[in-house]
Amino acid sequence: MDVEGASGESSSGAQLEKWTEEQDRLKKKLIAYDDFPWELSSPIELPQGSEMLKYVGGVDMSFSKEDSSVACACLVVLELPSLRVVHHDFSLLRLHVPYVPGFLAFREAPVLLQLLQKMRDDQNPFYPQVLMVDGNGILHPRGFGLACHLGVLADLPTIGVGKNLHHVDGLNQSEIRRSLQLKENENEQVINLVGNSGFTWGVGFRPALRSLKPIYISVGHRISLDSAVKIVNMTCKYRVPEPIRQADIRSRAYLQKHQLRLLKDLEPLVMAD
DNA sequence: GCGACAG
DNA sequence: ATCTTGTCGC
Repeated sequence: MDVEGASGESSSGAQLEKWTEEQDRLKKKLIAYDDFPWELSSPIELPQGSEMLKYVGGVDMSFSKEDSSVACACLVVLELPSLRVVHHDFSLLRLHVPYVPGFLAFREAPVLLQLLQKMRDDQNPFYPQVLMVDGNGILHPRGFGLACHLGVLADLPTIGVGKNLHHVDGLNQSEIRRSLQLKENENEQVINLVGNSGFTWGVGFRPALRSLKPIYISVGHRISLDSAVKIVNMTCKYRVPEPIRQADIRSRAYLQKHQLRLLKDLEPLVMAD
């Protein structure tokens, strides 16, 4: 599957090289520690000029089964601690960039950035203080997954949430599951993802006693792994944290509501809500 | 060389 | 990502 399509097999290699360079360039701007003005949990007295974490965003995309190039991107914002959705927005579009493992950002980041930018341009009061992304952060072959990519470009704290493990540095899905099973008795729900190199890429996380299958949390941008896990914990009603789950549900519903019309009129992919 | 490979 | 109903369990 060629990335550029017409130039034969060599072009895809050249494109991947470009993409890799771009990732390495952006990675220099990555901040992997807490770098935000708000407080995670309420202190005895809120320091002056400080605020609480209240608005958590989530992004996800769904795809048409008839035409896999037709996609719906969704951005939601939830209010803490109620977990009520206070904002949602969609973008229906055709994608021309293929999915290549390790390069998801080049397919999904542009439209997601657009949705964020629109909120910022509108000075929307619900602009998220932190964003959960349906894809990994530094848990990535070059330590720069979609969550990092979005975070750096939007200059926004982000958390990577994967529903499947990207096998990196010897990390193994079944080993992780077994480790979590062992710790289940201890009511332990988090396990560090330590690779062969000794580096901690993220954590495997299983909400309370809910499901056997973990999710994989990693640092996106301007946040520490500890804080990322705390925030995921605060927003987990089910296996997938609510911001991402809501973006998933709503993007799928929006797509189904509009795909009949999409298949009829091949032209207008831009429409008002 | 072969398999694995976020969404 | 998507194809897919009922069903077992709390």
